[in-house]
Amino acid sequence: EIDRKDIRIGDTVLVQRAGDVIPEVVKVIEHKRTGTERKFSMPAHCPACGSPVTKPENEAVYRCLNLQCPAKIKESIRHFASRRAMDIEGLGDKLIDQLVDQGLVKNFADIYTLTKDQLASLDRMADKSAGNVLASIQKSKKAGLERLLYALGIRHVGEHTARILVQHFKSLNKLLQASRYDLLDIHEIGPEVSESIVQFFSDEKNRLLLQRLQEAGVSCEPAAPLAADTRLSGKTFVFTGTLKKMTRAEAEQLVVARGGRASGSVSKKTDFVVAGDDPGSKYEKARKLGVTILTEEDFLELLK
DNA sequence: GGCAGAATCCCATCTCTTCA
DNA sequence: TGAAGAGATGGGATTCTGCC
Repeated sequence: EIDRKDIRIGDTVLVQRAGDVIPEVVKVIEHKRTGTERKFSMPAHCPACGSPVTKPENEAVYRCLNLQCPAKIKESIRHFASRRAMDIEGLGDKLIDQLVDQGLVKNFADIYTLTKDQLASLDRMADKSAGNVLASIQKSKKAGLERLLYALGIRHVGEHTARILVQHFKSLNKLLQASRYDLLDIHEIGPEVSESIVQFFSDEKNRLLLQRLQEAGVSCEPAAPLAADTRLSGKTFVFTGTLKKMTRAEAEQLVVARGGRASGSVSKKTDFVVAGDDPGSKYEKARKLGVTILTEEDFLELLK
């Protein structure tokens, strides 16, 4: 995009809101150039740890390969604690920065060894906040295997794939023993994903990490009885707009708990689009494709 | 090889909670 | 009580996978 629009460091650019939120650079205002603007080139070394960065052929993203890179450790913990993963409320950016910078947390398992005194000694933290964070950490132990798998940050394993893996293997131990071929047998898992999963679990450090999490009391069992309610089995839902009685995440959970599937994008295979207030482009796409559109009330009625 | 679909990333702005 | 941090929000763009 930078090359295509010839955007240089120091340029003045025209920005517009694409969709509702996203700032999009439309073009460079060339007559504002002074001649001091510089071309951007991708750094050859990681700005956080100085290790060389690499970009595999056929991939788009440059990566730092240093496993001990502090920036990578922080990001992995951010992901681990995020709402859709282990949902550790109160463990946000600033707190993670402090925990990693002070050496209190070097990996996910260290989160579960934190004490109230350690937390309360940090900036903008006191007894109340430290207690809240600790309670949230305790609560996260019951998040269940699906969320844990997603939280680990295995490449190509998002929420959907984590769910598929749990439905297929039913336990962490069985997944740990799975071969590349076992994984390839599963619908929606291809060579890239299976390779990534096998690589992650064959790494001794990762196995040790999982062992420490288990010792800390983190549940490695599926969160809910699997497929107890299958009324929405085979049905795909997409949510758009703002719902009144629940968040979209909660609505998606209701679908999944009934054996259905919640997706982010509308396609011909979508069965229902549930439209809240101010629905976006997904609503229009659903209309064009002839997908059934439900109001929030219709959706709640359907759940009954 | 091409296409469809899924997953992920992007970030301004607001509200709420808690600290100092 | 002001300041600061966390969390919630949401659709387009991009990337990547899986399937035909």
